Amino acid sequence: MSTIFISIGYNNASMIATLSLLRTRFQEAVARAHGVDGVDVQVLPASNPQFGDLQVNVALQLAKAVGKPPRAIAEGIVAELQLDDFCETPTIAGPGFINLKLKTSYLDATLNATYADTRLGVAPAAQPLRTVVDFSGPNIAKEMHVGHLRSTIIGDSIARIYEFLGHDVLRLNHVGDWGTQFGMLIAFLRDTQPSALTDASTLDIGDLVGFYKRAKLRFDTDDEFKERARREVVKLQSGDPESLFAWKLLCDQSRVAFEKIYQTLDIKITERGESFYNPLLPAVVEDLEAQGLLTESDGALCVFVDGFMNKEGNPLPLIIRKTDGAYNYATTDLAAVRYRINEDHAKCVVIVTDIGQSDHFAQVFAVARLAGWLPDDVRMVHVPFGLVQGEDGKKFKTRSGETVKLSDLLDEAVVRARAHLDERLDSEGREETEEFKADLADKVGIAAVKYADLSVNRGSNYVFSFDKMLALQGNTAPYMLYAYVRVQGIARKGDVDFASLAGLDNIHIVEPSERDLAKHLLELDDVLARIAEDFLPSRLCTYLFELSQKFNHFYENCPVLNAEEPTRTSRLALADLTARTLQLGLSLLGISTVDRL
RNA sequence: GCGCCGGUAGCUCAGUGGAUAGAGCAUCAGUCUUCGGAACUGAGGGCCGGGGGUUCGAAUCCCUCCCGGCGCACCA
Repeated sequence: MSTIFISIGYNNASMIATLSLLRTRFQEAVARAHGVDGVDVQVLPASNPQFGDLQVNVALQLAKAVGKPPRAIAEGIVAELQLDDFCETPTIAGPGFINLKLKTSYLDATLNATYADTRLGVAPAAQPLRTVVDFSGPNIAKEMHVGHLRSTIIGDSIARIYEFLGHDVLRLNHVGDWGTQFGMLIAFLRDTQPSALTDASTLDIGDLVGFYKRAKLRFDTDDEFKERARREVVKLQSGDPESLFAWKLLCDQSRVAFEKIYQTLDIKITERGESFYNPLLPAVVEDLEAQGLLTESDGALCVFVDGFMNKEGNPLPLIIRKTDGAYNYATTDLAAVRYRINEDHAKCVVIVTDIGQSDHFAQVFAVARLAGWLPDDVRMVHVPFGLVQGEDGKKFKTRSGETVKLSDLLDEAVVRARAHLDERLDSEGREETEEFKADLADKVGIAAVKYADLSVNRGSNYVFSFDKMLALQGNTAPYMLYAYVRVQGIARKGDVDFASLAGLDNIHIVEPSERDLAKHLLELDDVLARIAEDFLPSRLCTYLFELSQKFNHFYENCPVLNAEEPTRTSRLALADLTARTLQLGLSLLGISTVDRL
């Protein structure tokens, strides 16, 4: 029992461990008191601080099975409970709730263990999983827009969280670098700049997006051109060297623009586009054929899976090979499923795309399962996010010209952050160097955009608004950065070196606002564990926002530098632990902290 | 028509079958001799889309209807 006070790795420095221990103790008590084994005991945070820290409702759940009034059941359980080592005496309230209050000594011990831990109490995964995170996925010769921001930011955050949890993560950029549009682009390149096909240095297509639009216009209005574009696709897919050369030119050109965005957003990702799977497509078809899963329908090779219907109510096929003999993205996605499992040895594959592709991936996964390519021990998940909508509630149209370019959005964010900063410095009469201001505006602007995107539940649709996305007050990145800066300000003002506080078991909780902050600090591992299950980084945003609120409450109510010892040192450590938690949490969202604002 | 998402405060959104449904923004009223005011405190504002059901208990689960978005055969 006493081991609970001793810091031994990750066994006790976390909320997960506390809850797990409580569940076990309750199960034992229920078994002793009422002879019921293996009850699933839900230990929940108290709905109101007046009820303590945690509540257990198992007595209400057992009423029918045991055949006694809930309060009597609760009394029986409490009489058998052994919680003296970390809880005050449990109380029974209302119809039969058992309310728990953690002992301050337990909170202190757990906090000090967390403070001494570079991982802040978050245990690395017992079984590291080889994990593929497929995100971002821009299209060659098209501009990245706000939809790509969602995939990029959400995917990056998921990858960061999995990496921190100790998993072996492969970040893949499934770039749209293959398909029918390349016939059009290559044909247009031949027409307008033939010299570039033999000498890449003569290439001049200005902005690639304009090039794409001119090619598309020609494609739509010139039948002869259209026919040549079709032939280019065939040549490209069959590996014609000149076509491949032209294709590579276009990809290289696009990559420059993508790289710039990734650098701005601090995204690390390995490009493995659709073209990568091209050589693997025939084998996909052959294997499906060998299993007798292919059906010819209107000249196309299809797989039919139960549960998928078209608008006439007829079975909806997954088209593996088109009537003209070409493959499509379903084939590519099946090849990707196989490759990631067989060659990358992934046990977990996370694909982050817009919600409009949910049916497609459900069908692809179903076919993969049917073909025996997707074993039960591999977790294959589509992580969808809501559509970006215009003010009218309709989907943003890529071709309509109304799309906000991602690069413009990021620029605008930095400009706004700078304007806000200048205004504030002016009102405070502060003088700062241009370097400081420019650097800060960059960081705050990008942080604001990322946070705005990550903080809403990814499933929700998303009405695009510069004002909302670039807001700097309320539940925004600057709010959390400010809480972090306040801690650093304390250190500067008091000339305190936080590193000197390490390993001294300094933290002793006294005030209610300290207690409230402390409990929240211990919940980090529980939050991350849940995100690892449901892939909702917005949970981490909520956690960090609440942490900042609780810290500000503490800051308002508890003087730090002016407090007497040992309270002063205890509060310094608590503030530092808050800052470290904010820093870690924000880093998992891809946001870096600053020491001054 | 079928399928998938969604409907919670004026707006944007949280909410794990539990006690009195919460934040932010906006509005109004306060807090500056105290560690940095991008802060803090308080107020108003809700038939949780409607109706049934399951349950000791439902915003949460089931059924049904209404509204919105998206998808539904060779684009990705």
